[in-house]
Amino acid sequence: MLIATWNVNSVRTRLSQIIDWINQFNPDILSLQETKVRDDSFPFEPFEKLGYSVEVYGQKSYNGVAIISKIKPENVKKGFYGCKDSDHNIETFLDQKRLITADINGIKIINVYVPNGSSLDSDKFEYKINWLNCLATFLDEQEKKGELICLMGDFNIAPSNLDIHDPKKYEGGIMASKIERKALNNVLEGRLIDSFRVFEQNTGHWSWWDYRNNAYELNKGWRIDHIYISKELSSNLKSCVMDSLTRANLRPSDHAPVMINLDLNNINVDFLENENDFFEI
DNA sequence: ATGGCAGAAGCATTCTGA
Repeated sequence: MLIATWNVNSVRTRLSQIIDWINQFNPDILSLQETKVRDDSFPFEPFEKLGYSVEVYGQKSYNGVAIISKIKPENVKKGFYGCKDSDHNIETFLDQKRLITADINGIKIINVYVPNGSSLDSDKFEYKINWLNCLATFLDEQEKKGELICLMGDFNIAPSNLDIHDPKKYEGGIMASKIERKALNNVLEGRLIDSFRVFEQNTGHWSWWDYRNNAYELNKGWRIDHIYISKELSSNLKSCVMDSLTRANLRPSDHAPVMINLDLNNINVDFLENENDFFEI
C-alpha cells in the first residue's frame, strides 16, 4: 500500500500537477495540506474520476487538509476530538483547519498541517506549541484504544540538524528550536517511528525548499514533511521516498511529496500480546 | 536586519507562509 503526503500550497492552483503525480505514482492514500479552499469549492471530480474517495476539511485562503483514498475511509473526523486534557482547550483550535483523520485498512490515518509558528517570540509560536501538545494528547487517546497509526503531514519542524541544509545558520530558530523538537518528540513519545530515517541516516535529503533565493536550484532545503508510523508497523515498512523532482515542476508547490510503501499482507494483529516480536527479524 | 517568492482575496495592497 502506497501512502503519500504532500503540502500542495493550494489544491486548485496545483490541481493538474497533483493529478499528473497520482497518475505517475498511483498512491492508495494521498494526504494533502494547505488546500486553501472551502469544502464546497474543493475540486472533487478529478480525483473521483480516478476512483478515489475524497475527504476534506478546509477553509478560505489558509490551511486546509484532505485525504484522497482508493479505499473508502471510515470514521472520518475533522479537527481534534477526544482530548481530555483541560490544559489544551480544543475549541481554541477549531477555526484553523489543520487535522483530519480516518480509518483505512485497519490503520488510523492522521493528516496534519502543523502551524508554522512565525518566530519564537510570536503569539503564533505559542499557538504552534499548544497545538502540538494537543496533538500529543490526541495520540495518547489513540494509543489507549490500541490503534495502529500513520501520522503524516507538514510538521514545520526539522527533527534534527541533519534535516537542515545549513544548521549553523538556522539551529535554534523557527522550525529548528529545542522547544519545537521537544514538543514533536512528546507527540512521538517512543510509540511512532520516522519512516524516512529507517532507510536513510545521512543529511542532504529535503522535502521543502523556499521559493526565494533560488533555494531549490542551490538545493538549500529542509526536511519538515514526515510520515510517522506505529512501531508495530515497522516490519511492514518497505520504503520511504521524498520525490524531490516534483519541486522542479513549472509553478511548483514549495514542498515535495513524501511516500511510504507499507506491506500489509502480513500485518501482525497480535502486536498487543507480543509487543517485542517485531524487533526480532 | 531585511528582503527575496508565491497564493488568496480582490483590484491595490495586505496577510500569510517557512
